[in-house]
Amino acid sequence: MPRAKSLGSLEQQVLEFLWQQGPSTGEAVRSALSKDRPLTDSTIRTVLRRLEAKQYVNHSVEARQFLYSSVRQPRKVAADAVRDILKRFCRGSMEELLAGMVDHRVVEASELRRLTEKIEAREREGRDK
Amino acid sequence: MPRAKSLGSLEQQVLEFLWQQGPSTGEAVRSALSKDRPLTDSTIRTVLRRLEAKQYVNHSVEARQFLYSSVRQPRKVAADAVRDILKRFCRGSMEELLAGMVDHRVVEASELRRLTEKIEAREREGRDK
DNA sequence: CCGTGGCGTTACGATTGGTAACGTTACGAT
DNA sequence: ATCGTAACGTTACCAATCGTAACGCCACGG
Repeated sequence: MPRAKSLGSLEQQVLEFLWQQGPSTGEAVRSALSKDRPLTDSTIRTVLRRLEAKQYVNHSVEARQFLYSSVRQPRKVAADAVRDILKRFCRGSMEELLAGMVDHRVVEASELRRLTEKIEAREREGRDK
Repeated sequence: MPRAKSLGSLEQQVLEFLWQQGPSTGEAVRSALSKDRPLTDSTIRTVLRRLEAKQYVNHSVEARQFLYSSVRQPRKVAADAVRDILKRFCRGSMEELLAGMVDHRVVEASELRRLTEKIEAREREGRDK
């Protein structure tokens, strides 16, 4: 299980961009993120390489250019992060985690129930299709 | 809302100790964590001070010694962490998060449902006691 | 009055992340 | 064949964070 390396803020932004836009060249990423602050292509490419080293993205060569694509989808990253929280702060107890989420108003119990049912239904549907 | 500073591994261990043992002196923490590797009191006290700066613990003076206590309980820390994940990777959508957790086997849908019901029941109970 | 327990200050090395200059390479136009 | 240039890799620098700890100060008990 590849350790879930953490992300810096720029890395995060780049990843988000890839999630939203799909496979992109470094230049596409750069021009998009440069709306806020100026960023050189070098910077972006370094970040992309680091993301690749961390196994968040990979690249193919298209028309003599690198095309970067995210490897882990956001759901997967989120799920892994939750797993980590579970282990670190809840002694692995999902009940503990959910209870804490309700206690601290991350989500309401009723909402949690509604979503859970929805997901269960969808799962059933998918299985006996 | 006070930024949720991240924790290093030793900081984490110290915090866990305080959660398990309740208010403790630096020396108590040191001797406990020294089971694995040797740690000087200075090291532990630095970590405790940093945890205090990060608002994870506070201290009182008891019998001329500092007694450190965790301020945020694990549930709260976990809840805040989930909030962060939600924002970073799920565009704030709890449904997205739960779906990802099920997809990636962090928890089974049926289990999720069971726990949710348990929590809802407990909540009802607490309210109209 | 002084040693010592208990605390704060300061620091150092490793790692990480934002940022970017510079070097290299290979294709297309001249 | 030559050369500019687009696109990439290498290397680096700085700031922040964290594990680790030496050292120095101070107040109380003997």
